[in-house]
Amino acid sequence: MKTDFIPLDYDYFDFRGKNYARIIGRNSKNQKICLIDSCPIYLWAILKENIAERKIQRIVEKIQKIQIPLKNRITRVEKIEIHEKSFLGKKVTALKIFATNYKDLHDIASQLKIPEIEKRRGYDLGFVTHYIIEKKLTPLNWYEIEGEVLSNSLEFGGIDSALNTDLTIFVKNISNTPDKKFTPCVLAYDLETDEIKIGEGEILMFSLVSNNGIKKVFTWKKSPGKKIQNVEYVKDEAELIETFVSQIKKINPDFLVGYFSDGFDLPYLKARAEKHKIKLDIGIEGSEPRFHRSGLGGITGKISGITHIDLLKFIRTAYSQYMQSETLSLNEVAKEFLQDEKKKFQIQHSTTLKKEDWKNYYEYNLHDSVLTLGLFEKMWPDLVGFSKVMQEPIFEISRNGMSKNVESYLIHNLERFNEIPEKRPTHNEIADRRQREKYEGAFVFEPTPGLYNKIGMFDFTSYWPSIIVSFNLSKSTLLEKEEKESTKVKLKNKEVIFSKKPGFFPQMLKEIIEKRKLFKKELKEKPDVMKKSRSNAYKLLANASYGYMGFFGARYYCPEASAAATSISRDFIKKTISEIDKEGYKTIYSDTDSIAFSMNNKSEKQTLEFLKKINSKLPGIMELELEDFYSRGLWVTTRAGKIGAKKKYALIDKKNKLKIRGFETVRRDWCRLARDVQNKVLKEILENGNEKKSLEYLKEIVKKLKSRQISREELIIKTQLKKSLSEYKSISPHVVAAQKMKEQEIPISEGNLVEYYIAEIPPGTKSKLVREKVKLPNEPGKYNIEYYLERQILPAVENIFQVFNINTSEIIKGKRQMTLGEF
DNA sequence: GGTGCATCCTTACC
DNA sequence: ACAGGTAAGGATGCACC
Repeated sequence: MKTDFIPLDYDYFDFRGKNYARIIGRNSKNQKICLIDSCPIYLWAILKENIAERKIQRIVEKIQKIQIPLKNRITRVEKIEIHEKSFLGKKVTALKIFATNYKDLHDIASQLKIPEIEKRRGYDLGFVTHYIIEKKLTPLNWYEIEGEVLSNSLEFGGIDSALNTDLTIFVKNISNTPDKKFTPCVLAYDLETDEIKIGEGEILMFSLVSNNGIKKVFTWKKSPGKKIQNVEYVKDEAELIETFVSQIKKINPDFLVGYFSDGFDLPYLKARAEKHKIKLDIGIEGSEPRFHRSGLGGITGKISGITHIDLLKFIRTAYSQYMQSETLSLNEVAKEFLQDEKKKFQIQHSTTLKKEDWKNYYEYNLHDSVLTLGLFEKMWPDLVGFSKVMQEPIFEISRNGMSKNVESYLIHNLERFNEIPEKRPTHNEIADRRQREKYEGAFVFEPTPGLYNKIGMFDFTSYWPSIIVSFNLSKSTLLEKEEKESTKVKLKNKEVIFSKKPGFFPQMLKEIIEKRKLFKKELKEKPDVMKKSRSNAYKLLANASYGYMGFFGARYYCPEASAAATSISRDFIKKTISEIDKEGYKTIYSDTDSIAFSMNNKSEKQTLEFLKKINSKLPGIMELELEDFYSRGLWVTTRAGKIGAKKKYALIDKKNKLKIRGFETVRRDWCRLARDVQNKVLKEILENGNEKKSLEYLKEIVKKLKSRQISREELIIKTQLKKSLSEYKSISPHVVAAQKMKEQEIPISEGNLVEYYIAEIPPGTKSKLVREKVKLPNEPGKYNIEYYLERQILPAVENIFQVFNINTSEIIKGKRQMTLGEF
């Protein structure tokens, strides 16, 4: 039979010693389909140079005989082909050695220790990646599938009758078809429990919200009174878990989506199901979720046939750097992307809940799933986009970090360059790489503090990638010695040389840049938060390719290329700065790829002409563009003294929109009051061009603070606990706060934000340390006026007023009457 | 017991 | 361990007087 098909999720199984791919997807009639397919399994043995043909034949014969006895079968080499390939840009002769089972490739590779074999490659990609490369059945694209429908067939051990699908097809042929619209069936879920530690407490309720009309809470905790809409009751926790299983089976979604569900919801469900001896058999063939460790102490939960997505992970890698939110809590993220928030409800242990609270609890639970679904729908275009670009299933790309994504992109595009894939570094190699000395990074210009009028700002588009592409920097283009037209780059204590002949890495990077350009254009035409994030996600991917080469875990690790890129970046930015100054502008500041300069009475038109002139001289795809024109900008000194602070400035554009970088205002570890005061001061100064109004405002705030009119909420300091308490060498205030939380049995762990305030201590107590004055928000106490004046407000505004030669310290500390009269 | 520099630590910028 | 380096700045740690 024939059907169209869009692949969503990939897995594989063994049958009689052979591997089969199992691909779950849909057709345009919205049937859920499982494909069963096989593909050639092989690895590469790269031969040393200049080996005689007869010798090669003898090697082939020798390898052909390899047999390895395994537990219940014997694996052997099926056939061998000789190919002319490319490895790291060099022409090589390589043996393509075919085997029965992907898992055997490692064993076969270890049997290939023959002197004529230089390298063994291509056995560490993972079956799914290998399959996608071989069969070119890439995720989220449409295909025409021809094959045999398995219907109560005995093939593959009767697999089809066990599968919860509409069709199971044994593939005969795959062909491409044009793209069609596709809307997956998406189900968001959320659990409410009495404990947050997995295995402790009980599941009180769960909510399910789908994109096809399901919107329900299931609970065994009855609230007395009349029936509540959307809420269904069951007998007890066991029946609740059974209901979860039956609902998932019935709805049979393509995507089951949670928020932090890898770390909480799914493992919690599993633990409670085990407790009740209930099978959590929601997988397509009746399997239970499988959990894998995924570095950073993280866990991933995989459900076969249903793509389980933990949105938090995708947000972290794809958007977080760009977002305004200071934490990635569902509440803040929903506010930013959906302009919606969690329902207000104070979570407490179910035994202390009052009758009337339950209704709110249900609504709270339901709304979490509503938000999760909403976020998924917003992110869907990017999940698809990433999946198509990286050619890996959504399950992986939603969890992988940027380096893995860069690598996936490379691996899946090697064939176009006839390249054999490089292997992953070994543990020893990783250890060595981590020992490496840091290479010198980008250039940062030391600004002269002051308030400037009329500012222009240029920046290089995709600076790192454009350098890598334009100068052809990569592992495969790194040369031992000079050749015709090669590029020589001077580093600190050595010289590195790169070939002129385009390498596969720079060429692929060029394609990402083009994609990003397109998104940026769309964003400019009609801006919204999501488009902004999308454009940024591709920028991150492009930028990560630079970081990727310097990353110790990379297959195509090449610190020489990274170091060359930064060296070239420093040359170009410095050269551009001097050209800008020579033209009659005055550079105020520059960081890595951007330059802010005083317009010095030149017009915007003139400036754009000048920009064109610079661009005409830039090599390759390098490009300088106008970031914006600003009406005013402020740079301050460092806290310590006279020099201008880097990475700290505030700009205002012609529409009075602020752009603040580095100041305490944008740092989440400063109290709200200090941040707001600084923000207001900056705003007034940039809007008015002088400090008069903001000085009055400051005095008012100081007065309020001194007379204890400031609410505690505004004085809370939030700091992230980055490691476990015992690992801290230095006991800082936030560590003390975390210790207090432990004592009070408030849950706190690595990664959480710790909140505290600085309180007065009993008079007479001698103490210089801030940590001795730490109190948790729930602890009664008076805020420490001196601390907040001298260590929060003063440092936040001192350098700003310094620009106008005003000594804020005097105003704040009380010598003020002598200088300013009133107050 | 105070001073001042080194170190730890978090967060930001690009 | 899960992209890189550069930088500010608070608080503690500790040698030293």
